[in-house]
Amino acid sequence: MNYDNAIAQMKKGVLEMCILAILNQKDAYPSDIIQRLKESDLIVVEGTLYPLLSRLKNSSLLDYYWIESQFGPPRKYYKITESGKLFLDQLLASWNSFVLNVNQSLNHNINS
Amino acid sequence: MNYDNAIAQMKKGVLEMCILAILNQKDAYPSDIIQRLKESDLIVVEGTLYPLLSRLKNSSLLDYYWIESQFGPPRKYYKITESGKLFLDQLLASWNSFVLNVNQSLNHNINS
DNA sequence: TCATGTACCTTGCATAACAAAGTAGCTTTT
DNA sequence: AAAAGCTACTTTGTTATGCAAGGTACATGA
Repeated sequence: MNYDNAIAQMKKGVLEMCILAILNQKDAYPSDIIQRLKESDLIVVEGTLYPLLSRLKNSSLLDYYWIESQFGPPRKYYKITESGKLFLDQLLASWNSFVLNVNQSLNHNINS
Repeated sequence: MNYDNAIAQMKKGVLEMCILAILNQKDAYPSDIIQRLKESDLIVVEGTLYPLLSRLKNSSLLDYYWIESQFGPPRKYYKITESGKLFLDQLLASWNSFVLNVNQSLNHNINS
């Protein structure tokens, strides 16, 4: 039990929402997505991201297409689908009420 | 992939913080704790709570004592320890920065 | 003594993030 | 044209957390 990985545990289930949100703004390829998450201090490694993208693709929340790069191997660009947008709305609602509920529980019981 | 269990995933790692916060206010026994979490719509079942309390106890973040009830079997009251309070402070800091980071990521990428 | 209610506890499962290792295309260096 | 290096995508095995389901134990009342 150490708090070094508290964030890692808190992340669960929230990453897919962040990724859908990122792709909701514009299409991106995995290394690009990792870079954007880092900008918000939400570190993600490849071994986390790739299976997650596959899950979202298999659930028809994302789609992808290949684009050749001028400086290396081709890139797999992901794009959010219409049902992905609907799903994202649900996740955002869940997230907001969850944060409210946790903060309510904390405020009830912290006041030291 | 359904959003019915989105909350279940988001909970991970946050429950121990909520439980420490509850016990930070006053000692309580498990059924009592479950009741309080329900009041904040953070549903928890016994199979989740008991192992979690044991983990926190084994990590010396909690301690307990028995009190006999007039209306049934004795109750196991849990109490937060000094190191539990320090740990709670760390978790609260992690939680707050995590929420900020997620919301930052969302705001960067939602604006539709 | 049997049913009911309260309280505590255990076992097995599903899942999500991660560490580590691997595959493959393209560029640069020798 | 090899070799080395970079970028990018992918897979495998481990760990942990919450949950469903079932079980144990004690007290009270019919």
